[in-house]
Order: sequence, then structure tokens, then C-alpha cells
Amino acid sequence: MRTRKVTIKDIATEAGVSIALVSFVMNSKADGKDPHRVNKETAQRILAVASKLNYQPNNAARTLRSGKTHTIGVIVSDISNKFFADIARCIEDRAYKHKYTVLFGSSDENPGKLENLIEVFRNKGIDGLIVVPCEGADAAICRVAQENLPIVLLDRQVANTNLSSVVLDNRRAGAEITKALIRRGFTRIEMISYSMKLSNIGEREEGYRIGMAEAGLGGNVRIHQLRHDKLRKIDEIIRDARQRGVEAFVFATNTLALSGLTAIFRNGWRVPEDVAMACFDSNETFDIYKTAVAYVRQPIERFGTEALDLLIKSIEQQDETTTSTRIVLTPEIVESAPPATRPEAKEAIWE
Amino acid sequence: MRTRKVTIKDIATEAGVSIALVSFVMNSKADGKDPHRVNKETAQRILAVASKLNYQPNNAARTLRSGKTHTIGVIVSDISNKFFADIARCIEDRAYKHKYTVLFGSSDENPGKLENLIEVFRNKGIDGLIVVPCEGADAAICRVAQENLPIVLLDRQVANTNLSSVVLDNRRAGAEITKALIRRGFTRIEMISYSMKLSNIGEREEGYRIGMAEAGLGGNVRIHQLRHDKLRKIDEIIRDARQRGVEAFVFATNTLALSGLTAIFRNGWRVPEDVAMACFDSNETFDIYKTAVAYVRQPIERFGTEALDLLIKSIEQQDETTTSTRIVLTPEIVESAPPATRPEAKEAIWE
DNA sequence: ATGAAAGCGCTAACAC
DNA sequence: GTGTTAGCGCTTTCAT
Repeated sequence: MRTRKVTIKDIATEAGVSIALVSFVMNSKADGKDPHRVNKETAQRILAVASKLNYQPNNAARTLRSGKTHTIGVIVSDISNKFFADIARCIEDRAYKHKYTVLFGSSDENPGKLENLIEVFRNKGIDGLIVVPCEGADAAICRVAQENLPIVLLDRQVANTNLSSVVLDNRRAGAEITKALIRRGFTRIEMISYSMKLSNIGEREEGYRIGMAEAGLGGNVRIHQLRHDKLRKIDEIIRDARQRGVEAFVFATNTLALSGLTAIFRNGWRVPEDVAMACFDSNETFDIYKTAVAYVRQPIERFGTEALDLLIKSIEQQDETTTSTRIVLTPEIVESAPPATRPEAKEAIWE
Repeated sequence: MRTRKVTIKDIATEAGVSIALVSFVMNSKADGKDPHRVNKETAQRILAVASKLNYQPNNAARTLRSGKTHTIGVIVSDISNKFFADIARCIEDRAYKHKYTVLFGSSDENPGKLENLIEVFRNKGIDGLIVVPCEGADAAICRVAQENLPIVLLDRQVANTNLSSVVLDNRRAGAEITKALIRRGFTRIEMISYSMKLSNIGEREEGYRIGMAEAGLGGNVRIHQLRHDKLRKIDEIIRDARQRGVEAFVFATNTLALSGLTAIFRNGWRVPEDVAMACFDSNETFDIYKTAVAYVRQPIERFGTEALDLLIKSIEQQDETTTSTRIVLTPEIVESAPPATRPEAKEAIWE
């Protein structure tokens, strides 16, 4: 049978003090505050007994008493998507250092699911939320914020709000990846994107337009918008584009690029000999076969750490002044054959 | 400000009964037991008030009182590995239906990390554990079991124990995937595996040996064992093998196959024209480029559901009789060009 | 500098 | 059938 758990009461008895003092010592230790209130020797003794008995605070009791769960919820589009999986792991690692536990969920770009997940998480009890908004979930997200639950948006923003968020400078990324293609000599460049109304997607499209326009190729601009649940349509888009003499594609997301590559293959074309492509983030397939002429490298780790730090700050601040912070991360363009270009620009931080 | 949480006390007041009765009704409702102890009308009234007030039980209080956290821990090798990520999601989904919360962690094949994760999870409070054992973690795992924390092993077993587990019939998988290659006309087939002492890897190697031997190719058997943190060595292994006229490789894991493919490419060979390969599970790259001649499809979903069900059963059983169950899943061989072979054999379940 | 005591919300043994 | 009550382990005033 499992030996009974050690409680502060046991420590109090063993050290010959009251449980209140034990509690106080355990907590001041962590915070490093109130360093003089307790007799140094008594504190030492208590700490010694605690570690001798291998004391582990009971989370449920602490939560019940304090109302703080030390747990946060993270809702992404799809946790099995590498971009989000990697971010999730960063968040998890960093949360661990702050002694927070993380609950994960996937919305699958479905506002109903997202709303349900928020509900589930709130019932389980969370101190804050990091969420990748999906189309149609704006209302649900704003409601959370209104109820004063700390929240940080990731990867995408919600229009007409000033919630804290961590996003990429997608406009710039779109423009630069387009220019990379242009530098390689392509002029007939089209974009394949989603029909979803998402801030990041929209900005990437805008960036593509800017990149083309600045090179005097505004006339060639063409953006194909697919429904994310009808990816097979990409087949005919690509076939048609090829017939019209399109030389290169900019894919708005990695998933889209993978579907595009599959479609290109089904049509018997080779990459990059017959059709060139550029996309957002790389993946194993692209790495091995040197598929993409260039891609946007998103600073995955910073997405995670910045979002978590923002959230923790928001959770642990005492005062009610809701300062929202927007962090805009800088993209990096990686080109395949010529040595990579690494823009060292600093990021814009709006507070 | 957030409105105060509604508690059973509020319901009791509103319904004009005691909090004990409210508690009792809330719990019997779920279990469906003791259906006659409470007056039907009273129960109805309580339930009505509860839903009117949108009552949500306080988890911390429940946990503090009952000692049950309704949380389980899942430790895999690497949650960013698709095989484990997919299983994790199945476990999560199914756990949700049982009203359990899941905590995830990755050992990175490091016994120290695994042990630490077990410790962390135990401190957070979990009712049970699903773990993919890694080399050198046997002692730590057995200790958990000895302390009566319900545990289920996944994907791999621990030698000389009879802990509950859900694994693939790896010997059979190894033999059949080898035979698939032989049917395609290859005879000079070698295996690339890990040097780690893992039950699943060992059995796959054994299967390969059996497959070769049964085809009278025992003389060609050769297994290359790599350290999982020295994957670059695969380059020279493959180069050397090619020089010796090897026609095909069986890769012991998907990761290994991906490294192998990269190495083959670096050497300028084509797949499957120059070198053929077979592996465990597919992936995007293999799917798109039709790389593997054949692969073993593991029943991902069943790994997850069986493991979770086993664990829940073990957690919720009252009696102390520790019956351990071993579930052996049947592999499916998927061949690329000829229509797939789908063995319909039933699984062996040892209780 | 330290202790006493009041609960946080819930469950379960027992009383009526 | 329903109510009373004693905590689960901890934090946090308020005394001393």
C-alpha cells in the first residue's frame, strides 16, 4: 500500500511549530519576500524537516484555498500539425519552469469546437488561456476576455479588439517570400491560399500583392482561395495555372504546400524543374527533396515563450489595469540554392 | 468581475434541501446506482436548480476530499513524433469521454527524464500512468507499479514483469514486411535498426531473421544497429551496403527510414529504382513520392483506446486483485504497387 | 516571531 | 428519504 502523504501538519509536529508557520515558510521561500519575518533558525529547521520527509504540497488543497489552479489552457487549430505541435512543446517546457501545468486542445478550425473547449477548460479550472483563433470564434473569445480570464492570442488576431497577441509580421513575410521568387527570375507567380477569413492569411496575401507590385508585376497577381476542407480542388487549380504558363506558386501555409506538391506530382510535373514553389515553414519532405525554392522560417520558439510569458504576466499581476501587449515577430527567409538571406531586423513591439 | 461560482450550497438553499442531498443526487446521477434512495421529485427539483444555476462542481474540492484527481499521465518517447502524437490524441479523446484529464510528457529515450516525469506527474497527482518504456527505465517503472499506482505499458514491454501492456505483434510484423520485399524479387535485404535494447525493436529484428530464414535467405541476414543519437552514421552504412550489392533495406522504425532516405539521396541514389525500402508506418514524404515498397501499418487508434481502457479499468476497480492484461495488436502490411494485402487475423489477448 | 482558527467546496458515515 | 457533521490540506487574517 502507498504510504500516507506527508502534510504540513507532519512537518509542524516534527519541527515543533504550528502548521501556519510551516505554510508561511514554504511560501516565503518560493517568493523570496518577507525574508525577515521568521526566525532564521526556525525557518532552516522547518525546511530541513520538509526535505527530510520529502514533503510535497497538496495541489488540490492549495487550489481549493487559493482559487488559483496553476494550470493554463492552450487551444490550437490542430495539435498534430507540426507548427502547432512545436509551439505547444515550447509552451509546455516554459510553463513547467513557472510551475504551471498545461492543458491542450484542438479546434480543428471549428468555432463550435473551440467554444466547447473553452467551456471544458473553464470547468476544469484554468488561470489563463492561449488560443489560436479560428474563423467565427471572435465572439466566444471576446466573451472570455470580458469575463476577465487572462487570454493571449497566438498566430492570428481578432479584428477590432486589443487583446494581447503574438503574431508573425505576415505582410512582410508574404512580400519577402514573393521577392525571393522574383529574384530567382520568376515573373508568373500566383498564390494559393485559403478562403478562410484569418488575419495571418489575409496579411500574407497582402504581402504577396505588395511584393509583386513593387517588382512591377502587379498585372500577374492572382490568388486562389481554397476551402480548407476541400483541398482536392487544388488539383485543377494547378493544372489550369500550368496551362496558363504559371511558373511558380506561393503557398499561404505549409499544409497547402504539401497538398500542392502532391497535386503537382499527380500531374506528373517535377519540382522545381517544371514548377517552382515557395511556402511558409519547411518540413521533412521539402528538406529531403529540396523542393521549395525559398520558405519563410517562423520563429517557433519565440511564439511559444512570448505567448506564455505574456499570459503569466497577465495572470500574476495584481492590479486590474488590463494592459494588452502585441508582439510582432520577424520572419526569416531561407533560400535553397544560394546562401540563405538572414534579415537581422529587430521586431516591433507595441505596448 | 467574474460572478461568484455556484456551489452545492447555493443549490441546496434554492431547492430547500441539505447540501448532502445535493451531493448525493449529483453523484448518483452519474453512476446510475442507488436509483431508489432519493425521492424522485426531490431529485428532479435538485437537478433542475443545478442546471438553472449552471452548476459546475469544483474539481479541487472533489479531489481534496476523494483523493482521486481524475487525471492520468501519459509518457511517450517524443510527442512530436507522429506515431506518438496520433496515439496521444486518441488517448486524449477517449479520456475525455471518461471525464479524465490527460497530462503528457516526452522522455526523449532518456531514463533520467522519464523518471523525473514520473516524479512530476505523481506530485501533480495522477490516478494512473500510461508509459512507453525506454532503455534503462525498467527499475523506475517497476517502482511505480510496486507503489500500486495503476500503470499500462505502451508500444514496448519491460522484461521479466507482467505489467499490463498494449503492443504490436512485432515479430510477425518484421517477418511479414521482410517477406513482402522477398515477394518483390529482392534477396539481398538488410535491416537497419537501433542499438537500443527495446522489446519492440528486438522483436522486429527477430521477425526479419525469421522471414529471411523461411525463404532460405538466412545467409544474407545482416542487421545494422545505430545509436539513436548518431543517425548520421547511417550514411556510411548505406554506402557500404550498396557497394556490397544490397538491393533493399528494412528499417526498424519510421524515423530510421526517413534518415535512411535522406542518406540514400545524399549519395545520389533513387528510390526504389536503385535501392528499395520497407518500413514501419508511412509518412507524408513516403506517401507523396511512393517511396516504400511496403510498410507495416500499426493500428494507431487501438493502441490508444486499448491502453486507456485498460488503465481506467485498473483505476476504477475496487478490489485489490492486480490482474494484468497484455494486448497484442495485429500489424497490417501495405504494399505500394500491387493491391494491398490485408491479413484479417484476430488478435491474441492474454489475460 | 509564532500560533489559533476560520474556512475553501465537497463527500461519506452516521443519525434521524 | 433527508439532514448533520467531520474533515480532506492548505492559506490567511488576527491575536499574542
